[in-house]
Amino acid sequence: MLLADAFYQRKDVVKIAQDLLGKVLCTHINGSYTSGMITETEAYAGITDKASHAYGGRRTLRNEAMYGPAGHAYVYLCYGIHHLFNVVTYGINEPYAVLIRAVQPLEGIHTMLLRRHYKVLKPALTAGPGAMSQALGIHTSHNGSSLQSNLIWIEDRGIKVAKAKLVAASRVGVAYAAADALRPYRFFIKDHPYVSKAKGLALLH
DNA sequence: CAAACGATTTTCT
DNA sequence: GAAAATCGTTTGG
Repeated sequence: MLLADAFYQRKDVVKIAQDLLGKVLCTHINGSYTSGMITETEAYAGITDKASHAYGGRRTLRNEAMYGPAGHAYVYLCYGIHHLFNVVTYGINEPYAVLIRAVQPLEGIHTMLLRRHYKVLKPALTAGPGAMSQALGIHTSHNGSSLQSNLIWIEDRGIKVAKAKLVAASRVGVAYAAADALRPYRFFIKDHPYVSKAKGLALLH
């Protein structure tokens, strides 16, 4: 079933990041349907989180979507090449978000292979935030899009991730964030092949 | 207006 | 393992 707005409107973004593991991210873009089970996420916790684009209440044209309603997409370009997809949570003027970092391909695999110029299926197809977005067809033009739309949405298909399989670690690529870089805000499914190779201290489980 | 820099990935050595 | 690719956003002058 489609995840309702209430799922995204909760205040605890860390909990939402954990809950998103095992959910299914679906897109219907340029006439092609693709989907994948979420295997890796990162939480970005509001204006006090130094690693967040909204740290200190910074509000710009780029991150405006983070200040919008929960259950919408925040997509931005990183390193001039990669389109990174986030889910906005909590409430209006509360810039909380969850970065989706990896999925396991489920449907539309042929389309994903074409988009990524791959010939055979391997984990690198969708393991990593930039790679995942490219495979699913997500683009910065989808910034601000509602997740209740028929363009990008997230379903609960009853997949349960066992507690023992849930790993917390530090976030990736946010060394500039000082102490906040060490917070255990990255979550992924233990031993799952479709998880980014990014290094990050495993902090708890 | 100019300059630096990234919530990354790929390729080359 | 190291470095390049690549460009919009942000920041400083």
